[in-house]
Amino acid sequence: METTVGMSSVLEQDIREKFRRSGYTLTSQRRAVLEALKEARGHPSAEDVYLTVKRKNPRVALGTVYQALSVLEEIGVVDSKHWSESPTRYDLNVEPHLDIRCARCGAVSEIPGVELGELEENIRYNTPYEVKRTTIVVEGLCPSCREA
Amino acid sequence: METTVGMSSVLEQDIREKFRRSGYTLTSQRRAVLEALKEARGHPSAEDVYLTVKRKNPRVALGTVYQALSVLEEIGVVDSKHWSESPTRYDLNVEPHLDIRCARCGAVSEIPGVELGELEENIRYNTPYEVKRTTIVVEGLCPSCREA
DNA sequence: CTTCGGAATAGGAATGGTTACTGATTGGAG
DNA sequence: CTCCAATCAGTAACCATTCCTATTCCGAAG
Repeated sequence: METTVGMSSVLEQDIREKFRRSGYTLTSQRRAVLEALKEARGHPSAEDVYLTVKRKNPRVALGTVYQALSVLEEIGVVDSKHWSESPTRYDLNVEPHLDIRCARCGAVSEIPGVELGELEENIRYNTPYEVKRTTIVVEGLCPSCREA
Repeated sequence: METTVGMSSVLEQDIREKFRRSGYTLTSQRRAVLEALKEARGHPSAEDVYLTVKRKNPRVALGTVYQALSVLEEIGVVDSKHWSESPTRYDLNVEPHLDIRCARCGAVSEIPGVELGELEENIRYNTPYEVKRTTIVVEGLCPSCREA
C-alpha cells in the first residue's frame, strides 16, 4: 500500500520530466497552481485556482494563473473544458474522458465508463481535416438540483 | 422533382408551426435572421448574421440578432456550437451531428456519417445527472490550412 | 378600421472572462 | 557573482454577449 507521499513523488517526477522536455521552467507559481488543482474538489475555474493559490501567496496575479494553466495544458499535465456562458474548467485528468456540468449549480463531475476511442476513430475517418482535439461537453441537472 | 420554392414553403410551414406553438412572434427581424442562415456558407457567427441582415435592413441591432438566434434555438429551429476562444457558430441543422472547426482559418464544416445515438445512450446510463444536452466540438486543420 | 397591452426592437452602455502590455524580478548557465 | 532570457505582478484593454430603456410594432378585441 503506497503512501500519499509516494504517489505524490511519482506525479512530481512525471511533471518534472514534462517540463524538462518542453523547455518551460517549473516555477513556484506553476507548482502552486498544480497544488491547487490537486486539492480542489470538482473542476475549478481559473478564478477558483487563483483564490486557492492566493491564500498561500497573496502577491500572485490572476494573469499568472491563466498563463500557468495554459502552459500546463500545453505540456499535457492539465485538461480544460469550456461550457458556454461559464468560465473554463480545469482538471488533472488528461486522458480522454467525459465531464458533465450542472446547468443550475455549476458543479462539474466526471462520467466514467464511456468508451471514446471508437468515436475518435470514426471522426478521423469521416473528415478531411487533420483532427487536433475532440471535446465533449455535457450539460444537465445534478441529483440535488433536479429536485429543486 | 420539387422546386426550391416548394421546399422553402415546407420549411416556412414547419417554422411557422414552431413559432405558433411556442408563443413567440415570427417578426420580420427573426425571418431575416433565418434567411441569413439559409444563405450563409458554413456556420456563421452572430456577427456574420448581423452583417448579412444589415445589408437589407440597416437599422437592425446586433442585440436583436442575438435575441432572435436565442429564440430560434429555443424553439428548435437553430443549432449552436461554441468553440473556446472564438464566437459561437449557428446553423439550421438541428439534428445531432458533428462539426469541426479549423483552428487556423476558423472555417466550420460538418462531419457526416458518425453515429451518435449510442454515445448519448451510454452517457445517460453512466451518470446520475439528468442529461439536457451533449455538445461535441472538434478542432483541427482544414485541407488548405494543413499545407501552410 | 381603431384601440390597447404586451412583446419585440434600436441603440448604446455594461459585463465578465480572458488576454495583452509593461517594467520589475527571478533563477539557472557560465 | 554576473548576465540574460524567462517569468511575474499589476493593470489596462479586449470582445463576445447581455442588459437596459425608451420607442415601435403586432395582433387580438371591439
